[in-house]
Amino acid sequence: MKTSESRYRQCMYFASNALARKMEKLASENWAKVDLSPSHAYLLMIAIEEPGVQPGKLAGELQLKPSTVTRLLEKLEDKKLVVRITEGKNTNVYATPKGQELLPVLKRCVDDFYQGYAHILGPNEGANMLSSMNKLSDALPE
Amino acid sequence: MKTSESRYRQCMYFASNALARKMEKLASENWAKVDLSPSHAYLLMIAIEEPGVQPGKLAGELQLKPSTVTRLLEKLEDKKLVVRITEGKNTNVYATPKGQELLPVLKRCVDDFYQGYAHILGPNEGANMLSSMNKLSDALPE
DNA sequence: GCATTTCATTTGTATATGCAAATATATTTT
DNA sequence: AAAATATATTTGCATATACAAATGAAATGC
Repeated sequence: MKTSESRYRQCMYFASNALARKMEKLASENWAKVDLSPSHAYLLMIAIEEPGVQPGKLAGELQLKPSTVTRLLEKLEDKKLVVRITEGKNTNVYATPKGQELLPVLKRCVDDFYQGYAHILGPNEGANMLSSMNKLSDALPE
Repeated sequence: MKTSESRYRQCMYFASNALARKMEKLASENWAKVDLSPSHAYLLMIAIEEPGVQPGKLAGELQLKPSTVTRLLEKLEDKKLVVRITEGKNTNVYATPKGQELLPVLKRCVDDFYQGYAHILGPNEGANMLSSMNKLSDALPE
Protein backbone atom coordinates (compact mmCIF):
# COMPACT_ATOMS: atom_id res chain seq x y z
CA MET A 1 0.00 0.00 0.00
CA LYS A 2 1.24 3.42 -0.91
CA THR A 3 1.79 5.83 1.91
CA SER A 4 -0.32 8.34 0.04
CA GLU A 5 -3.35 6.45 1.26
CA SER A 6 -2.42 7.12 4.83
CA ARG A 7 -3.27 10.04 7.05
CA TYR A 8 0.01 9.41 8.81
CA ARG A 9 2.19 10.32 5.87
CA GLN A 10 2.94 13.64 7.44
CA CYS A 11 4.17 12.07 10.65
CA MET A 12 7.93 12.07 10.77
CA TYR A 13 7.91 9.05 13.04
CA PHE A 14 6.37 6.68 10.55
CA ALA A 15 7.99 8.31 7.55
CA SER A 16 11.50 7.96 8.90
CA ASN A 17 10.94 4.42 10.08
CA ALA A 18 9.37 3.37 6.81
CA LEU A 19 12.21 4.86 4.81
CA ALA A 20 14.82 3.23 7.02
CA ARG A 21 13.20 -0.16 6.53
CA LYS A 22 13.01 0.26 2.78
CA MET A 23 16.66 1.26 2.66
CA GLU A 24 17.56 -1.62 4.95
CA LYS A 25 15.89 -4.02 2.59
CA LEU A 26 17.46 -2.56 -0.53
CA ALA A 27 20.87 -2.60 1.12
CA SER A 28 20.50 -6.13 2.47
CA GLU A 29 19.61 -7.51 -0.92
CA ASN A 30 22.53 -5.68 -2.42
CA TRP A 31 25.14 -6.96 0.02
CA ALA A 32 23.75 -10.47 -0.01
CA LYS A 33 26.10 -10.94 -2.99
CA VAL A 34 28.97 -11.05 -0.52
CA ASP A 35 26.93 -12.71 2.21
CA LEU A 36 27.20 -9.75 4.55
CA SER A 37 24.73 -7.34 6.05
CA PRO A 38 25.25 -3.71 5.08
CA SER A 39 26.64 -2.85 8.50
CA HIS A 40 29.05 -5.76 8.43
CA ALA A 41 30.18 -4.75 4.97
CA TYR A 42 30.84 -1.12 5.87
CA LEU A 43 32.60 -2.15 9.03
CA LEU A 44 34.87 -4.42 7.05
CA MET A 45 35.60 -1.68 4.52
CA ILE A 46 36.69 0.68 7.26
CA ALA A 47 38.82 -2.01 8.86
CA ILE A 48 40.53 -2.59 5.53
CA GLU A 49 41.18 1.07 4.85
CA GLU A 50 42.08 1.99 8.40
CA PRO A 51 44.05 -0.94 9.85
CA GLY A 52 43.90 -1.01 13.61
CA VAL A 53 40.72 1.06 14.02
CA GLN A 54 39.13 0.74 17.39
CA PRO A 55 35.53 -0.26 18.06
CA GLY A 56 34.66 3.13 19.51
CA LYS A 57 35.81 4.88 16.38
CA LEU A 58 33.87 2.42 14.23
CA ALA A 59 30.75 3.12 16.27
CA GLY A 60 31.17 6.84 15.73
CA GLU A 61 31.71 6.52 12.00
CA LEU A 62 28.76 4.25 11.43
CA GLN A 63 26.47 6.01 13.90
CA LEU A 64 26.05 2.83 15.92
CA LYS A 65 26.60 2.08 19.59
CA PRO A 66 29.82 0.39 20.72
CA SER A 67 27.90 -2.65 21.90
CA THR A 68 26.46 -3.06 18.43
CA VAL A 69 29.93 -2.84 16.94
CA THR A 70 31.10 -5.59 19.29
CA ARG A 71 28.41 -7.88 17.88
CA LEU A 72 29.22 -7.00 14.30
CA LEU A 73 32.90 -7.65 14.92
CA GLU A 74 32.20 -11.03 16.50
CA LYS A 75 30.51 -12.17 13.34
CA LEU A 76 33.21 -10.80 11.06
CA GLU A 77 35.77 -12.56 13.24
CA ASP A 78 33.84 -15.83 13.00
CA LYS A 79 34.04 -15.48 9.25
CA LYS A 80 37.79 -14.86 9.48
CA LEU A 81 37.43 -11.49 7.79
CA VAL A 82 38.89 -9.47 10.66
CA VAL A 83 40.87 -10.04 13.85
CA ARG A 84 40.66 -8.13 17.09
CA ILE A 85 43.83 -7.56 19.08
CA THR A 86 43.24 -6.29 22.59
CA GLU A 87 45.94 -4.36 24.37
CA GLY A 88 45.03 -2.88 27.70
CA LYS A 89 41.71 -1.13 27.50
CA ASN A 90 41.84 -0.70 23.74
CA THR A 91 41.35 -3.20 21.01
CA ASN A 92 42.55 -2.86 17.44
CA VAL A 93 40.74 -4.28 14.48
CA TYR A 94 42.55 -5.54 11.38
CA ALA A 95 41.18 -7.05 8.21
CA THR A 96 42.66 -10.47 7.47
CA PRO A 97 44.06 -11.17 3.99
CA LYS A 98 40.79 -12.95 3.26
CA GLY A 99 38.94 -9.80 4.27
CA GLN A 100 41.23 -7.52 2.32
CA GLU A 101 40.59 -9.48 -0.85
CA LEU A 102 36.99 -8.41 -0.72
CA LEU A 103 37.68 -4.71 -1.06
CA PRO A 104 37.05 -4.40 -4.81
CA VAL A 105 33.79 -6.32 -4.58
CA LEU A 106 32.68 -4.28 -1.59
CA LYS A 107 33.33 -1.06 -3.44
CA ARG A 108 31.32 -2.28 -6.36
CA CYS A 109 28.48 -3.04 -3.96
CA VAL A 110 28.59 0.51 -2.62
CA ASP A 111 28.22 1.76 -6.18
CA ASP A 112 25.43 -0.64 -7.05
CA PHE A 113 23.58 0.31 -3.92
CA TYR A 114 23.79 3.99 -4.76
CA GLN A 115 22.53 3.29 -8.26
CA GLY A 116 19.57 1.50 -6.74
CA TYR A 117 18.02 4.64 -5.32
CA ALA A 118 19.85 7.71 -6.60
CA HIS A 119 17.76 8.05 -9.75
CA ILE A 120 14.52 8.32 -7.78
CA LEU A 121 15.16 11.75 -6.36
CA GLY A 122 17.96 12.91 -8.61
CA PRO A 123 21.16 14.53 -7.35
CA ASN A 124 19.65 17.78 -6.12
CA GLU A 125 16.66 16.59 -4.19
CA GLY A 126 18.68 13.64 -2.92
CA ALA A 127 21.44 15.84 -1.58
CA ASN A 128 18.97 18.21 0.03
CA MET A 129 17.15 15.39 1.73
CA LEU A 130 20.35 13.86 3.00
CA SER A 131 21.52 17.18 4.31
CA SER A 132 18.22 17.80 6.12
CA MET A 133 18.24 14.30 7.56
CA ASN A 134 21.72 14.78 8.97
CA LYS A 135 20.85 18.21 10.29
CA LEU A 136 17.85 16.82 12.12
CA SER A 137 19.75 13.78 13.40
CA ASP A 138 22.55 15.94 14.70
CA ALA A 139 20.19 18.29 16.48
CA LEU A 140 18.24 15.57 18.26
CA PRO A 141 19.57 14.53 21.66
CA GLU A 142 21.89 11.55 21.95
CA MET B 1 29.69 11.87 18.23
CA LYS B 2 28.40 14.14 15.51
CA THR B 3 27.89 12.58 12.15
CA SER B 4 29.98 15.34 10.66
CA GLU B 5 33.00 13.43 11.87
CA SER B 6 32.06 10.47 9.73
CA ARG B 7 32.88 9.71 6.15
CA TYR B 8 29.62 7.83 5.97
CA ARG B 9 27.40 10.85 6.39
CA GLN B 10 26.62 10.82 2.73
CA CYS B 11 25.43 7.21 2.80
CA MET B 12 21.69 7.06 2.77
CA TYR B 13 21.75 3.73 4.56
CA PHE B 14 23.31 5.02 7.73
CA ALA B 15 21.66 8.42 7.51
CA SER B 16 18.16 7.01 7.29
CA ASN B 17 18.76 4.45 10.01
CA ALA B 18 20.33 7.00 12.32
CA LEU B 19 17.46 9.40 11.82
CA ALA B 20 14.88 6.70 12.40
CA ARG B 21 16.54 5.73 15.66
CA LYS B 22 16.70 9.30 16.86
CA MET B 23 13.04 9.81 16.03
CA GLU B 24 12.19 6.50 17.68
CA LYS B 25 13.88 7.64 20.84
CA LEU B 26 12.27 11.07 20.86
CA ALA B 27 8.87 9.53 20.23
CA SER B 28 9.30 6.81 22.86
CA GLU B 29 10.19 9.32 25.52
CA ASN B 30 7.24 11.42 24.51
CA TRP B 31 4.66 8.63 24.68
CA ALA B 32 6.11 7.20 27.86
CA LYS B 33 3.76 9.67 29.57
CA VAL B 34 0.90 7.35 28.67
CA ASP B 35 2.97 4.18 29.02
CA LEU B 36 2.66 3.32 25.34
CA SER B 37 5.12 3.00 22.50
CA PRO B 38 4.54 5.41 19.62
CA SER B 39 3.15 2.67 17.42
CA HIS B 40 0.79 1.47 20.09
CA ALA B 41 -0.37 5.03 20.66
CA TYR B 42 -1.08 5.74 16.99
CA LEU B 43 -2.82 2.41 16.61
CA LEU B 44 -5.06 3.24 19.53
CA MET B 45 -5.84 6.67 18.12
CA ILE B 46 -6.95 5.19 14.84
CA ALA B 47 -9.02 2.58 16.61
CA ILE B 48 -10.76 5.33 18.57
CA GLU B 49 -11.46 7.48 15.55
CA GLU B 50 -12.36 4.66 13.22
CA PRO B 51 -14.29 2.11 15.26
CA GLY B 52 -14.09 -1.36 13.74
CA VAL B 53 -10.95 -0.82 11.68
CA GLN B 54 -9.33 -3.99 10.53
CA PRO B 55 -5.71 -4.99 11.13
CA GLY B 56 -4.87 -4.87 7.43
CA LYS B 57 -6.06 -1.29 7.17
CA LEU B 58 -4.11 -0.37 10.28
CA ALA B 59 -0.99 -1.90 8.78
CA GLY B 60 -1.46 0.15 5.63
CA GLU B 61 -2.02 3.39 7.49
CA LEU B 62 0.96 2.99 9.76
CA GLN B 63 3.24 1.48 7.11
CA LEU B 64 3.70 -1.67 9.14
CA LYS B 65 3.17 -5.32 8.28
CA PRO B 66 -0.02 -7.08 9.35
CA SER B 67 1.95 -9.40 11.59
CA THR B 68 3.38 -6.45 13.43
CA VAL B 69 -0.09 -5.02 13.88
CA THR B 70 -1.22 -8.31 15.38
CA ARG B 71 1.47 -7.99 18.02
CA LEU B 72 0.65 -4.38 18.74
CA LEU B 73 -3.02 -5.25 19.12
CA GLU B 74 -2.28 -8.10 21.50
CA LYS B 75 -0.59 -5.72 23.85
CA LEU B 76 -3.32 -3.09 23.62
CA GLU B 77 -5.83 -5.81 24.30
CA ASP B 78 -3.85 -6.96 27.35
CA LYS B 79 -4.08 -3.41 28.62
CA LYS B 80 -7.84 -3.38 28.01
CA LEU B 81 -7.53 -0.43 25.66
CA VAL B 82 -8.99 -2.20 22.62
CA VAL B 83 -10.95 -5.35 21.80
CA ARG B 84 -10.77 -7.50 18.70
CA ILE B 85 -13.91 -9.08 17.38
CA THR B 86 -13.33 -11.72 14.75
CA GLU B 87 -16.06 -12.53 12.27
CA GLY B 88 -15.14 -14.89 9.50
CA LYS B 89 -11.86 -13.99 7.99
CA ASN B 90 -11.98 -10.39 9.18
CA THR B 91 -11.48 -8.94 12.56
CA ASN B 92 -12.69 -5.59 13.79
CA VAL B 93 -10.89 -3.49 16.32
CA TYR B 94 -12.69 -1.23 18.78
CA ALA B 95 -11.33 1.01 21.48
CA THR B 96 -12.78 0.23 24.90
CA PRO B 97 -14.18 3.09 27.02
CA LYS B 98 -10.88 3.03 28.91
CA GLY B 99 -9.06 3.45 25.61
CA GLN B 100 -11.41 6.17 24.40
CA GLU B 101 -10.77 8.22 27.49
CA LEU B 102 -7.17 8.58 26.45
CA LEU B 103 -7.91 10.43 23.23
CA PRO B 104 -7.30 13.98 24.51
CA VAL B 105 -4.02 12.99 26.14
CA LEU B 106 -2.93 11.15 23.02
CA LYS B 107 -3.63 14.19 20.87
CA ARG B 108 -1.61 16.33 23.20
CA CYS B 109 1.26 13.85 22.85
CA VAL B 110 1.10 14.15 19.08
CA ASP B 111 1.43 17.90 19.42
CA ASP B 112 4.25 17.70 21.94
CA PHE B 113 6.10 15.29 19.73
CA TYR B 114 5.83 17.58 16.76
CA GLN B 115 7.07 20.50 18.84
CA GLY B 116 10.05 18.38 19.80
CA TYR B 117 11.58 18.43 16.34
CA ALA B 118 9.69 20.86 14.10
CA HIS B 119 11.76 23.89 15.09
CA ILE B 120 15.00 22.26 13.99
CA LEU B 121 14.32 22.39 10.28
CA GLY B 122 11.49 24.90 10.20
CA PRO B 123 8.28 24.39 8.23
CA ASN B 124 9.74 24.65 4.76
CA GLU B 125 12.76 22.45 5.00
CA GLY B 126 10.81 20.02 7.15
CA ALA B 127 8.02 19.68 4.62
CA ASN B 128 10.48 19.25 1.78
CA MET B 129 12.34 16.55 3.61
CA LEU B 130 9.18 14.70 4.49
CA SER B 131 7.98 14.90 0.93
CA SER B 132 11.26 13.55 -0.41
CA MET B 133 11.32 10.78 2.15
CA ASN B 134 7.85 9.65 1.16
CA LYS B 135 8.67 9.90 -2.52
CA LEU B 136 11.72 7.69 -2.03
CA SER B 137 9.87 5.24 0.19
CA ASP B 138 7.05 4.94 -2.27
CA ALA B 139 9.40 4.31 -5.18
CA LEU B 140 11.39 1.59 -3.48
CA PRO B 141 10.11 -1.94 -3.94
CA GLU B 142 7.82 -3.48 -1.37
C1' DG C 1 51.22 4.09 46.24
C1' DC C 2 46.61 3.11 47.15
C1' DA C 3 41.86 4.74 46.09
C1' DT C 4 38.90 6.80 43.04
C1' DT C 5 37.43 8.13 38.84
C1' DT C 6 37.42 7.71 33.90
C1' DC C 7 37.46 5.26 29.58
C1' DA C 8 36.93 1.25 26.15
C1' DT C 9 34.86 -2.79 25.46
C1' DT C 10 31.86 -6.61 26.27
C1' DT C 11 27.76 -9.23 28.09
C1' DG C 12 22.88 -9.91 29.30
C1' DT C 13 18.55 -8.53 28.12
C1' DA C 14 15.00 -5.95 25.68
C1' DT C 15 12.51 -3.54 21.68
C1' DA C 16 10.69 -2.95 17.17
C1' DT C 17 9.97 -5.08 13.26
C1' DG C 18 9.89 -8.33 9.23
C1' DC C 19 9.48 -12.81 6.52
C1' DA C 20 7.62 -17.18 5.63
C1' DA C 21 4.53 -20.56 6.80
C1' DA C 22 0.25 -21.85 9.02
C1' DT C 23 -4.67 -21.17 9.69
C1' DA C 24 -9.11 -20.11 8.63
C1' DT C 25 -12.59 -18.14 5.96
C1' DA C 26 -14.44 -16.44 1.47
C1' DT C 27 -14.81 -16.51 -3.48
C1' DT C 28 -14.47 -18.35 -7.97
C1' DT C 29 -14.22 -22.06 -11.27
C1' DT C 30 -15.79 -26.01 -13.33
C1' DA D 1 -21.16 -28.77 -4.82
C1' DA D 2 -16.31 -29.92 -4.78
C1' DA D 3 -11.90 -28.11 -5.85
C1' DA D 4 -8.97 -24.44 -6.51
C1' DT D 5 -7.74 -19.93 -5.49
C1' DA D 6 -7.70 -15.67 -3.01
C1' DT D 7 -7.81 -12.89 1.26
C1' DA D 8 -7.14 -11.74 6.31
C1' DT D 9 -4.96 -12.78 10.27
C1' DT D 10 -1.86 -15.11 13.28
C1' DT D 11 2.31 -17.85 14.74
C1' DG D 12 7.27 -19.20 14.81
C1' DC D 13 11.53 -17.54 14.03
C1' DA D 14 15.04 -14.14 12.59
C1' DT D 15 17.40 -9.46 12.22
C1' DA D 16 19.17 -5.09 13.62
C1' DT D 17 19.88 -2.46 17.25
C1' DA D 18 19.94 -0.25 21.94
C1' DC D 19 20.37 0.22 27.12
C1' DA D 20 22.29 -0.89 31.41
C1' DA D 21 25.42 -3.32 34.00
C1' DA D 22 29.78 -5.75 34.17
C1' DT D 23 34.60 -6.02 33.20
C1' DG D 24 39.16 -4.58 32.84
C1' DA D 25 42.62 -1.22 32.31
C1' DA D 26 44.46 3.53 32.63
C1' DA D 27 44.79 8.04 34.69
C1' DT D 28 44.28 11.09 38.48
C1' DG D 29 44.08 12.70 43.37
C1' DC D 30 45.73 12.79 47.65
